[in-house]
Amino acid sequence: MTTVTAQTPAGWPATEEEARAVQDELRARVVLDEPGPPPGTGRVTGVDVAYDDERNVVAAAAVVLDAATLAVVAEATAVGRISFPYVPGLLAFREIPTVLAALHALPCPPGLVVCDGYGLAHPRRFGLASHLGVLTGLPTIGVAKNPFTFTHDDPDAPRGSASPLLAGAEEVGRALRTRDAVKPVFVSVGHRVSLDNACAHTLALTPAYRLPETTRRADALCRAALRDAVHAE
DNA sequence: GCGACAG
DNA sequence: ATCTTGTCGC
Repeated sequence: MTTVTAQTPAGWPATEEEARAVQDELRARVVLDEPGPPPGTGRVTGVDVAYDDERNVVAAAAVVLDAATLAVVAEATAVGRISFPYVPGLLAFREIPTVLAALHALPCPPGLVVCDGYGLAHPRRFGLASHLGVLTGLPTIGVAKNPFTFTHDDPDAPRGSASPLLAGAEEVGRALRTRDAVKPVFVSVGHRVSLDNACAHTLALTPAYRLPETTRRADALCRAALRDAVHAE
């Protein structure tokens, strides 16, 4: 497994104002008219990030799974310094530098990338998953654990049930039940994937737990990488 | 103006 | 995100 050091890119936004301007600039590049790869084929990659704000250390992980078997095909991690504070709506600026480094360290193409958070379901319709998609050109989706600022009706109890995630009257994503009678996850399109297909992928990635195997694997790996990095410091 | 707010 | 023990249930 590869571990690399992540650098904050030159010109990375330093203020909320600059970051919002970047989002307004880049969101025009999101591609929404492609269905994306068929679920259960090729590869699916989970990315996640863990932080030690106290020590200013961040670790990201990218875990590539075979979409048909959900077996781990490849893994990579990246460690760096925190490049942006957490600000609702600006999560991408905190997570992306380290995530990009981990993705670049992979020995194979990632296929579809599954992010922890949102894509189009975002105040300016340009969340983490869309941002990462635009920067990499890869198909991306976002699977979040809570509804952020959006509203939704509770989906029916059976796994697979869904209800629209709404910003006013606009459907920006879906509340999707991945386990019978368990709190749903919140799926949104990132880049180059349809919402229906994003939900189908999410269901294919949740044979046993509420959260996709991609995020579970990436979460465990970035936490371990953070522990190692803090331990070595 | 105040509160809420992905991770 | 992260801080944190035991505990109820399959």
